[in-house]
Amino acid sequence: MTPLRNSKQRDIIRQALMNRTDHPTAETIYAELKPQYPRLSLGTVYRNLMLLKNLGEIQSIDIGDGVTHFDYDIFPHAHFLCSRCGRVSDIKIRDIERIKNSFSRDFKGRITTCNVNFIGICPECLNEENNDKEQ
Amino acid sequence: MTPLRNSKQRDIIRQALMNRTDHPTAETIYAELKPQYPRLSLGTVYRNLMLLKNLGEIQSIDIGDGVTHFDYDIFPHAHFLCSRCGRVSDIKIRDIERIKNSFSRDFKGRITTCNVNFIGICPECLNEENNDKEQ
DNA sequence: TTGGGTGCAAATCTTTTGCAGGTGT
DNA sequence: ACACCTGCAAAAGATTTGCACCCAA
Repeated sequence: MTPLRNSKQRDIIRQALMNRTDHPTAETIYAELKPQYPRLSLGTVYRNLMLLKNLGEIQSIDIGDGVTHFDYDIFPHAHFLCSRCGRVSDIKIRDIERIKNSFSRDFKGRITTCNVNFIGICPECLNEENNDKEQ
Repeated sequence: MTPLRNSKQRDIIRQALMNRTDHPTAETIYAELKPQYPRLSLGTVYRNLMLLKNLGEIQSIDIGDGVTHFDYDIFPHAHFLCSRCGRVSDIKIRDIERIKNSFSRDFKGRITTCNVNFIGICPECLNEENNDKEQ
């Protein structure tokens, strides 16, 4: 359809996302790349992340902290947001595909995406909270 | 803790949310109430929705359309976003509690919320799309 | 009376977009 | 050359917040 061209910017943005196990926001990726590529603009980061998402190369995560996170791993899996430190991490759940299928079966519309998100306190932050109380 | 007071505004906002089966945004609730309560301000709607959420009376839904939806029903259930018409609707899934529990069992942190969101095309919009093609 | 609640408007924050110039094909 | 792509900055949208006044307890 649209004849897609190569672009250096798209390559480095894709690469930046691939090299991360956390789930950075557009702003985070921009901040990481900016020192090495001073001409890079935030708009370009947003545009390319959106493009990669539409191509199905990456997925976006809206988990309720007001910013969109991105994930290079498009295999179905869940995410966890720590409401204390703000980190987003992967959750291995093998049920997701089954959840999606069991719902799709009865649904007269079309399902394209199934997101499973957990919110809570991560183990590290929970430890710190307990330590705080003991003081 | 905080000595909560009664407020007419909070009452009508809560009531507005109770009376809806869809999942309005702050802006939607504001628009609905404004004609009858011309002095109501959007900031008050946001403040009270946040308050009610923190009290556990309502839940918020961030499903990826860039706005926060609100739901008076706090019983665990899933949501569906139609990416064509933008409507958010309830999905009855009895698995959610089980998903949450099965994950909580092995997790060393604390889980407060489990959100399951589907995105796709609703039956109505799918029909329209098919009709469009036939033209 | 006292401190939470509200209205109003400005500020903040994230994301999108218009445009002129750059670049892959 | 012909679009697509980028940088830059402004704009758009959603949500938050400061402040003076209001009102429930």
